[in-house]
Amino acid sequence: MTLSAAAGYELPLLLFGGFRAIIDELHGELARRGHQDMRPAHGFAMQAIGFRGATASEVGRRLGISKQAAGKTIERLEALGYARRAGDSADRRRKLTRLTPRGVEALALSAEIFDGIRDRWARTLGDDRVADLEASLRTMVPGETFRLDVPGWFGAS
Amino acid sequence: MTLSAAAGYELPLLLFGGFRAIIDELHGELARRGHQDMRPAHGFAMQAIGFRGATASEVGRRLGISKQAAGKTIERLEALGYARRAGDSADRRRKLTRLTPRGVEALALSAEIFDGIRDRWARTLGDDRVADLEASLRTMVPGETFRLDVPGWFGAS
DNA sequence: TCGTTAAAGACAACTTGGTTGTCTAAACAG
DNA sequence: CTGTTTAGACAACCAAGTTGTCTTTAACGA
Repeated sequence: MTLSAAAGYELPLLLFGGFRAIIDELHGELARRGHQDMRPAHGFAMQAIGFRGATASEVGRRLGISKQAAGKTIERLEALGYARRAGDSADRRRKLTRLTPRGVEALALSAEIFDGIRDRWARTLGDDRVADLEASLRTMVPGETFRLDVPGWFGAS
Repeated sequence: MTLSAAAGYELPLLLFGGFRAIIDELHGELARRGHQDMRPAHGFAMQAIGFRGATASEVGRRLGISKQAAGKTIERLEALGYARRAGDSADRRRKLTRLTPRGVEALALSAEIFDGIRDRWARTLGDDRVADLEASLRTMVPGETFRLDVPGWFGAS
């Protein structure tokens, strides 16, 4: 059709490659700083919990997964020491999940590492090209909420 | 630290958002054109099989997953009518997996749709900005092979 | 040539992390 | 007070990875 410089299939590969490179670098650094057991999904789930805490249903809605799946992930986070559940006295159906100090630390550390990675990209590419890349993607990417249903989305039938 | 315009955590979110938007558009279009049952993972696996065919072990190596996992995916592809396995007379251990005509069609259609999506990005952003985006990512993304271990990579402990 | 090594595929058991469906308890609105 | 909605839990199921073991077959070296 169009005489494009690049084959169309390269673009998604490059986008995913960039994502994966950043996330891998993040988790390499997290592991080096005492968070060996954190997985990519955990960071996103903790982000959804936030510093103010959330219920499993809220987390599920924020991440685009069922409340059951969110509950499982929270269970996992609890087992790893990143979150803790406690009853809500005002609404006795709810169980508010809060980040533990370790969870808060991991989240803060992640933000710091992400900034560092972006700095490195800016040093290599130039700050304007990174900003341009971000601007282009902001134009083309519709939603802004991150969906955690990656495994199911990618592979499920 | 640095007075960057964007928070560092946005960059991976935007990259993944772009990837997901493209893949979702691809599969929406594939579904509209008779490939309702194809999942993102299937396309990558079929790409790994290629037009000349491959064994499960080869597919596993190309996708960075175990031969057992590759075998499972091939089984799935076979059940969906996209691939077919046949013995190899020269090496009786091997079982060469080949794409069926339907599989070849899906792969060709995917390439066409990817080109169309890139064209649309180029119309919106300008061809130079898309090319720049690709160039930036080519600089920053290390490997070139696509790893299919997305579910495990993302979520496994 | 023979015996060891390596490779391909199959099978089983397990783990993660999704899904849907069902159930109970609690809140809330009429 | 009653009916609806919501939170959470539990169970069954599925997809797709993993490791480990096994058989068959090929390749290769002494």
